[in-house]
Amino acid sequence: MLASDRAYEALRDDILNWRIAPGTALSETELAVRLGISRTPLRAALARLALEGLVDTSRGRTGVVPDISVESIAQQFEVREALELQAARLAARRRDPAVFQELAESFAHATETLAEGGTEAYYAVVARFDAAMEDAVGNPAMRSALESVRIHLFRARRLAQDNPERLLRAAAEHRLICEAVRDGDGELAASATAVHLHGSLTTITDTLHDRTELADRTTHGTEGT
Amino acid sequence: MLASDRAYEALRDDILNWRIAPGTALSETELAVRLGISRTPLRAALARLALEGLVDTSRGRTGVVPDISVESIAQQFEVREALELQAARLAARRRDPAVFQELAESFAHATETLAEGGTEAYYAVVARFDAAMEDAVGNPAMRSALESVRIHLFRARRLAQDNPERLLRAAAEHRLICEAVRDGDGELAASATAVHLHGSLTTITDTLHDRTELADRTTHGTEGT
DNA sequence: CAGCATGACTCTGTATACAGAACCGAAGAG
DNA sequence: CTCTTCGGTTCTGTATACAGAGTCATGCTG
Repeated sequence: MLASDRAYEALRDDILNWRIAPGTALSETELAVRLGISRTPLRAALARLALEGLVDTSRGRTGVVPDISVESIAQQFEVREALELQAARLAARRRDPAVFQELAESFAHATETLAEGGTEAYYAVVARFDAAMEDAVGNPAMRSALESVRIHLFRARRLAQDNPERLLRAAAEHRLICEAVRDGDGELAASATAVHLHGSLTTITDTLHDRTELADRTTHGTEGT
Repeated sequence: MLASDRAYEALRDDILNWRIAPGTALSETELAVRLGISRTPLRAALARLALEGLVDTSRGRTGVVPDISVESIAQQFEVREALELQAARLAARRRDPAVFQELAESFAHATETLAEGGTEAYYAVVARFDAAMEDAVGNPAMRSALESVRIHLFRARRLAQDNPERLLRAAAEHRLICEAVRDGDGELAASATAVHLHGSLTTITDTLHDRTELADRTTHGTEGT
């Protein structure tokens, strides 16, 4: 594999999993030494991340990892809603019913999945769902647009401690989407997707509010205790 | 300005205006010599174009300018429809009425604009419209998503010889969108946008069909005449 | 004459060297 | 004590050199 690709994946993984704190300056020389490559392929990786929005180069020449705000997440969701609803409508038109029948059953067994494999196992089913939707739509442009917005979302999801209750509700929402797509009911699929996204955004927003308050307390409030 | 940025803009301009034929291999060394820079900043420019989809690196290491097909345009429009309809709804919610009132009047005078300034003057108004929509939405993520899909579209539009009748109809469609946004009627704005996109896609598709037939004739059909 | 192998050439991917600019710290003036 | 300025340091942006892989042509063999 190319050194630039390895650097890209390594950095992307670090950013998505919050191993690099927001605001951290991404020094090219330092990162190149750390990853054991020269600056040339590393620059390519940084440029790619910057174009995807995972590195902010707007202020100053040196890139920094952007922070996540309630506002930025809400904006991402406005884009995501547009794309996912359209994808749901198109998928309902072009789907293979058997695929979404199987997925609907998987989501119906979410309780067991969570009990046996935990949140990871559940998210694996969600990943299969996302892939099935993209396949059903069969539109490379739509796929890359969805992946672009999902990258940012993945970062926010890593932050949100999904409680089992929320995940079970999300599973029920996903199940309904699958059934609607299976039946070719595009409008229901779109509506169910809107419902799901609303719940998802609410969960993330609540988590971010908690996180912001916590950060404010540790920053300013210590002298008050 | 940075050499890599100049290279990016120069190449982008060449690709968008069909000065580089689809399928042309983009040799790094050759382009670097032509633009008077070294390969390092040129590679950055090529990588950026590849990520935006203006250069295809999928088959082979060396990038080529992708061709435009009816299918690829239809796929781009599926994404564009999702984004523009959402943008229209959001813009109607957050707009400054005066801005869209002024734009509606500009589109009402499209006949004079076309007579005096030609298609260029008309497209300048459309550019103002696009910018006003993005400003009204006030969502950087939506803006970049829209710009991404509009880049591809710009290339197709360069191909379509817009006849005055189509442009006048498009102006009427734009005018309705502006009035709906001005009045805060998101659903009407979305519907009017859908109508406009349908007309736009139809025009481009027809042009592409003509172009394909022409290419087929010049390639295979000469022995028949 | 056709198919294959071999060799040269070109191209990409990577490393390194260098120049210019920005930033940080310290020292001096007000 | 604070502000400004100057020097050093570090960083990015660019150019160039080099190695490996792929490709094309040519010559040889069957």
